[in-house]
Amino acid sequence: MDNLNTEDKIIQAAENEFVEQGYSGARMQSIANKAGINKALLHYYFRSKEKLFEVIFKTAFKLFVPKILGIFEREDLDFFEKIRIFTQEYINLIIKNPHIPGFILHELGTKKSSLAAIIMEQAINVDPIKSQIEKEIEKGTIRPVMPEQLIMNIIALCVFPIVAAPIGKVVLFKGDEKKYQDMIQSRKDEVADFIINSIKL
Amino acid sequence: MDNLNTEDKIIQAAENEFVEQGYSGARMQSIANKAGINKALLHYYFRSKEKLFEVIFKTAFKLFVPKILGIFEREDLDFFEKIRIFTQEYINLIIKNPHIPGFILHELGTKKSSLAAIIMEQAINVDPIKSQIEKEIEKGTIRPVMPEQLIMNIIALCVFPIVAAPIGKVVLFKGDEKKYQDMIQSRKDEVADFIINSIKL
DNA sequence: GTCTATAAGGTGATAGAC
DNA sequence: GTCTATCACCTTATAGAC
Repeated sequence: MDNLNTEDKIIQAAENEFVEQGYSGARMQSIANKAGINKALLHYYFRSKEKLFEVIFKTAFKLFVPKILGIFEREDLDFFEKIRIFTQEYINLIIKNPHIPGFILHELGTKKSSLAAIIMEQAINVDPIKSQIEKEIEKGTIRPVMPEQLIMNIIALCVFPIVAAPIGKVVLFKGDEKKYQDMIQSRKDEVADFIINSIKL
Repeated sequence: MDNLNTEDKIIQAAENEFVEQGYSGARMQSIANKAGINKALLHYYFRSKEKLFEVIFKTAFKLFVPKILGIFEREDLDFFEKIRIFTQEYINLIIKNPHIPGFILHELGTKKSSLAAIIMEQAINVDPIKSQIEKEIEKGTIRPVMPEQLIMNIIALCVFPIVAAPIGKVVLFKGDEKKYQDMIQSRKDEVADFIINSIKL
């Protein structure tokens, strides 16, 4: 953290602050403190809070979304293996960055106008996955299901438990942090089992 | 909206503002404008922004969480019927209040300390549902599954697609609002199908 | 590049008249 | 109960020295 140049120190500090507090809760003073510099320098590197935020948001968004694509293109795996590997790797990614998904969803809900461009820019194309699902249905390996519904189900089962951790912890385990973490860990297998059991013929 | 007394006008305006902007993004001036009154009156009715927020948050939280309990206590329904009715009613509730879940999750993530008390206070007890799941496993009507995982899966499939609407819309339907709404509507059946197909023996 | 100092405007909250 | 006026503080952003 100390052996970074100033720009990287700012970015790291800003990511931390924005993700924890949200855009409107974040404070330039707090970012400066975390980076070990002063406010003026923030504006020297990134002209405004808004600009700095866009850099952070874009990075966070890139990290999370296009990860979907790679695995489903592989031809050495059958459809069920793809689902299993995808859910495992995606849950691992979320565990490593547990506050990013909630951050993205919240900012997209409130500041949506200015962020729409960034989403479009990333241009995730799920058509290959859709047609792959349709092919499996034709082959009779899975039951008929709307591709969009299946994709949504997969993502929901991976992401939601982490976003809802503060409440899930209390409701399901009476606040026991360790039990909740164990539960999240075992979801790496559970989610794939749940999905495959549901669609396999 | 106009035939309400002042206190109710404030509450309605405040819910709108807090849910849309989050706590730190919400402005007392904006709430006053929406309610058609001035700032001073806000403080006359609710001493501070914090107090007003707690009222709104508690109401939102109450609306969403304990809804789980009722249906699973009914003895005239088998387990699969309970799941079907629960998912349908819960998704209906979310469709009617689409911004509440994201609001709760975000505030719980950032302001967690002061809100923990409110969650505890509501004291949702899922033990009856857990033991019901275990009983079904013993009876052999569903495959073995960790009750907490199943409960989490059910909630995730209901809630996530609405919280993630801004991004799901773009990624799954290239921004087509109507197609996304249709997809959400059809989830009232889809989610129950998906779950029951996964666990039924 | 990095700092201190300060501007310019916003924000929650209160005082006091009616 | 409801208003106007105002306080005290905070926040982003910039000016200017080094």
